[in-house]
Amino acid sequence: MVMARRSTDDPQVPHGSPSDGPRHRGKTGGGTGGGRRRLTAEDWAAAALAAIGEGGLAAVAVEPIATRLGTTKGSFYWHFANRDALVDAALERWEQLHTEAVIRTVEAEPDPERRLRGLFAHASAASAADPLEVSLLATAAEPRVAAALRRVTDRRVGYVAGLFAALGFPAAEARRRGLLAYTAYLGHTQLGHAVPESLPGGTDRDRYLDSVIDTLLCRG
Amino acid sequence: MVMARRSTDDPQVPHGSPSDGPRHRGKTGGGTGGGRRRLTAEDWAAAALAAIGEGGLAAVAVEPIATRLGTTKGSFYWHFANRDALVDAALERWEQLHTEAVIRTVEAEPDPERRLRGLFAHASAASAADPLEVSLLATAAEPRVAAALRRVTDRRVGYVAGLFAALGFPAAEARRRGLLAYTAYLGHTQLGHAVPESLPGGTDRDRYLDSVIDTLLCRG
DNA sequence: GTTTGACCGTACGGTAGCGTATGGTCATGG
DNA sequence: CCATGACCATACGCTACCGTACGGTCAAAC
Repeated sequence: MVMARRSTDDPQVPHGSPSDGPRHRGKTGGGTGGGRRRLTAEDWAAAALAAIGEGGLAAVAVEPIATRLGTTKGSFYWHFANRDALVDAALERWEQLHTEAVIRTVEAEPDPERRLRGLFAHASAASAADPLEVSLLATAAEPRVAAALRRVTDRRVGYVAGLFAALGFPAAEARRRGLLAYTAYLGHTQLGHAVPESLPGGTDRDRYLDSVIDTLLCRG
Repeated sequence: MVMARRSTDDPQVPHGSPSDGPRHRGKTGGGTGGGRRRLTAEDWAAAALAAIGEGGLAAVAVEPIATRLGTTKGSFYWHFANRDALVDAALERWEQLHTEAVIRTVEAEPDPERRLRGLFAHASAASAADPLEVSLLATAAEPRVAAALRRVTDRRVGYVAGLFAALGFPAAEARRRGLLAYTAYLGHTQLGHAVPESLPGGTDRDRYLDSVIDTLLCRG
């Protein structure tokens, strides 16, 4: 009948700010940099997100992640009530880092067509290195994953459709092209991760991306 | 030191033909139709493929599948050496059923543009019902899955690029558009499975597909 | 300098799945 | 009518992981 001493339900953060003071140990301090510091819930969430990228949602396993963090389950069950709470934290982290942050960056560019090209370039480069989204798409059966996917998809498709609208397409057509662009991005990510040699590499890569955008902007 | 009595390495089929005579039990026969018949390796492979669709590669677990087939592990380890052999069989089955068979069907249509539209319509409908490909894409880390994906991708992209070439596009441009079309298909599959409400439904669906093909065929 | 509380280590029991061993059943062939 | 072999059931040991219980440690508060 003993519950976890701190659950993630109360949204306040343990210390003052994220990635706070180290609270390092006395004698074991001074390692090579990844040394023995006390962990925060955010450290666990980041590690869980990395694990999703490498092995899918099934890789969010407490004991292996604890090993990778150089700690034990005792730490985990202090910060989280159970494995599900860790999954929730990882998903929330993903929503913030991989959608809002990217849109903020792209918004710095004033010209809509350059925003679109910049977004494609960024997305193409980022997705090639990180199989995270592929893993998440594959776990849409999990309700919490599905909810996060729905929010992220709405936000992204809406943003891209807005770009096409800003480029002069009527609303319905802008929505269609935005959806086509986003599905092409998703498929591109899949291929880049599963069969990278099927995608144009080297100098062909930029030419291919330009050609895709030209096709998507083509008025016929 | 005892190995499996029949491994899948010898490619011959137990009985004369696939889905052969029932060899039903004596007293327990006469069930409702899914009754107690002896199983073949193909039955196991089909069940494993269904399991991949529902729960990813991790769902290819001997005991749960045995339960679903109404049998036990004892049957499985008669037909297969181990779990890996079952995965191989399922992948081989997927390659045959979800690529070659579809292309054969589409090839019946003489006009290339109608072939393209028919292929899109078929793929869009089939993928909405079956999350199988999503699961497979997410497991590209497994070498055997990656190999199957490479073969299937090459075949499909090559076929679609051939359609664009037949429609008059020069080879390099046909390849680019074929790749774009295939990535759009993959992304469409993802969305249809993860966030179905983000895709046009009802009567908008056909309009959307037409619009996508128009965009892909647009000469600009 | 003791106390407190945040944080971690470790031992334990439970479950799911893999693979093995071995015996049971039934149809066919002699 | 028994022997053979294809096919299945069951019990077993092994490993990985979940979640719990509880004791240990260290820094700050007093």
